Amino acid sequence: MLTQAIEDYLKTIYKLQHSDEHGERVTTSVIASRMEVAAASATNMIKKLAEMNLLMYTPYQGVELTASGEKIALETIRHHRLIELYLSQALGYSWDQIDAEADRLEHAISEEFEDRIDEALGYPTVGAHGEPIPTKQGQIDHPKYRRLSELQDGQSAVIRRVSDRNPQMLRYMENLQLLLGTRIEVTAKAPFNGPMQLKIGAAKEVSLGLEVAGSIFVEAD
Amino acid sequence: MLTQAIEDYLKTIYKLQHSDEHGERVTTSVIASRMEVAAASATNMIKKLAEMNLLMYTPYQGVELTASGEKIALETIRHHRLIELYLSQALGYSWDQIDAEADRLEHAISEEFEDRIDEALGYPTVGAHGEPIPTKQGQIDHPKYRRLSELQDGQSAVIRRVSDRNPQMLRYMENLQLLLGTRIEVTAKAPFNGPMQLKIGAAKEVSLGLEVAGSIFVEAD
DNA sequence: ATTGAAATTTAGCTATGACTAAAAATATGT
DNA sequence: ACATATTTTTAGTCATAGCTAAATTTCAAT
Repeated sequence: MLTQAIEDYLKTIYKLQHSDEHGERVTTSVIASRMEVAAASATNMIKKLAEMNLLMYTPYQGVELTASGEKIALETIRHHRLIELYLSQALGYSWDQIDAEADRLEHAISEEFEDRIDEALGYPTVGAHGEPIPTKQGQIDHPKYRRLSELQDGQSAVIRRVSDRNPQMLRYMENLQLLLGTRIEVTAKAPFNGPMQLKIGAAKEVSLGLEVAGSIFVEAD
Repeated sequence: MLTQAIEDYLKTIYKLQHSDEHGERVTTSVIASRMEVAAASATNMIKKLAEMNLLMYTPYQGVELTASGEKIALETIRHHRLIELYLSQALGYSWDQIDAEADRLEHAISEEFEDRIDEALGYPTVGAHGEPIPTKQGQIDHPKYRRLSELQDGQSAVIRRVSDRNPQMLRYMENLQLLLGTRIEVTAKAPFNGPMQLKIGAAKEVSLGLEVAGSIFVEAD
């Protein structure tokens, strides 16, 4: 049986495998820290998932999802992102609230529910924070956007995705109108990893710390 | 902590306490059969709930919810009925599908979600099958409707509630247009617990078995 | 009042998925 | 290369919530 815990682990491992941060190897400790469980708990679950042929496990080295593990991960991620988008579009949730709610709902909904909100949303391909939504068949592409923090003085770009890791940061970005599709222009960049000066949309000027700028992914001109 | 199992037991016990079928005493075996678990499992949970002061437990005699147990039961029921109504109104679910979906979702939603669908539905007081929806404060009234099966030849009435226990029966009723608010007239009643002849709405005539008629609650003229 | 049937509880087991502490393997710095 | 630090695994525990089988209590009928 697919328990909630199994789906959560697979989803987390999938995301770790496809994040650029970690150099290929997805280790026990990384999984444990993302799941907020003890390393020993992660080891136990990893052994169980390997037993179920949902991932390849080389003790002390790390894990890699099998095709069936990836399939389940993508279904879970699809649920999550459709629910997030539904919460924000149909029920008026703000950016910072949707992740936590979707984390619980993603395990509770049926295929029927998935199909109905997919239809209600007009078969979207991009989630509320700009993440790609896997298709029902498990297809997904990972567009390569640049971090806003990497842009140079004078460059302009459009916001395409934001990290959903920190709700407080999401609230901050929403307040500043740093939304998907918004055009921004770098008007100054302080040295020594200092803040960037930005023009948001038509007029607004703000100063943005690099931590926030690094959590915003853009398509540069 | 309030687990899903605890909420399910409390909800079931509340409904049993307020159903007219069982003469006051809510016993282990009735709870076990409704929950579809072994009697021993129910005993264990009952002891745990008594320990938590959510119900009064007299061994071998039965249980009765305390005020706090009833409060949790009503919150769970409120979630369930709001979700059911939302599924049918906003997402186009049919009568027979909503109960199973709501059974899972009711434990996963937040207060925020509850409030937002409540608002989207216009603060309804009656659920998709005609059941009263408890208020956020836990108020609920139990209107006394008669069973359609009790009506006599020639009587007419309006459907106010249907039992949601059997999805196949719900599908059957939906097909016959035996919906909430529909006016019906008993045009004949066969003897020896035979079927009733009904006029549904303006024209349609059907013959209805007593099991179905006993699952439909009406307000007679 | 007693006996047999039915309901209920107790006792003990299982699986899931956490945890801590200790042991073992791997990585790192000199 | 080797000692130490870090990571990972193993071993053993706990809580939840189910189960079966056996013991006990209650109920019903004579």
